[in-house]
Amino acid sequence: MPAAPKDPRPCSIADALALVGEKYSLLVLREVCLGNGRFDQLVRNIGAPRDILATRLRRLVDAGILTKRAYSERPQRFEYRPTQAGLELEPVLLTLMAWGDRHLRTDHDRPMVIEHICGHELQPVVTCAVCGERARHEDLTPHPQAEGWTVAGPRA
Amino acid sequence: MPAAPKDPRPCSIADALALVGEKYSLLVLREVCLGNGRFDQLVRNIGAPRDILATRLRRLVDAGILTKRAYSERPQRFEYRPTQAGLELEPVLLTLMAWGDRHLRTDHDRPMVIEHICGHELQPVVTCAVCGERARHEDLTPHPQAEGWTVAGPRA
DNA sequence: ACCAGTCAGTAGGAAATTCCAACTCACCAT
DNA sequence: ATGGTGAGTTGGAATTTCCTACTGACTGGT
Repeated sequence: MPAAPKDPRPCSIADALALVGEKYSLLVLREVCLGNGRFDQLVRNIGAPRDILATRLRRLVDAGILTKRAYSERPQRFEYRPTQAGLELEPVLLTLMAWGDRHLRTDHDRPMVIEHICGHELQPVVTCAVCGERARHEDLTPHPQAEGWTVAGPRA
Repeated sequence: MPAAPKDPRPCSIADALALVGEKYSLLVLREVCLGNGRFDQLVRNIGAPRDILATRLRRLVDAGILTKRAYSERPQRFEYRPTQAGLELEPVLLTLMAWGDRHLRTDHDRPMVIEHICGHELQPVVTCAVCGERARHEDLTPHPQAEGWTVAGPRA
């Protein structure tokens, strides 16, 4: 990283992506959220090159998104697990999965279905925690707090 | 892309990321959702190299996530806008932003606050569309539908 | 003791991407 | 005629990825 004359506006989306937006990182999170946290499992399930995966894992651990735990001393063996911060990225994965299911598959065979505790298949939607209503594009008004932002009106 | 002996499991998250997971793509979406869809605006606001941005835009248009519209013939000038599919990625951005706000800023100055139509600041949470309850990790049970999946129990 | 196998990586070099500054082309304004 | 803007393209240097093979620590079988 040769200095950063970049990223002209402060943005939590950009900051988040700087951490977890690299190739494979979110797939690592998918796996660890499913409980598949061992190195070779990750290699197999994600299909990432081993060296790249090793780099990603280091970064995610450093960022406090994953922890590395030994599940066996003696043959030293490790397992990566999500921290609280890592678990809180699960909603991103759920939303992304729902989008992929809707837009990337014409047929109706989703590769994975998630059951909610309510007994039904989970259909993830993003809502406002205050009022409980869905967060529709047309119901949102962005208010930039920092310098460097210009926001054109929505203009349907 | 030299063939794909990769991606050992079918997954809508992986598929979605193959489309919008490349560097800058989601930031492009952030901008077009805000109404800032012109090339030089995108360059400035995102801080992406112009050639890379041009490549990303082509891909996103091809994928049906963006459209390219002329807002002026005669000096031919274009504007990129989200399609319906593109707009439906906004929840991903909202969720990611909320995560970044929570975990990447110790101070409490969010670079941008979004107001919901209910009158309060939007606090995006992912809920189950069926029962309306939050989708907590411990309330979810994954059911793989396709080959190639092994899911270890959650093991808190 | 010996051989095979697993896990968690590291090493080295080829291949693909990204980054950057400069350039084009079309048009408008002075 | 000169300068400026918008929307890119071009060429080469710098950075990342990808791939195959290798190591090292250990276990399990015979």
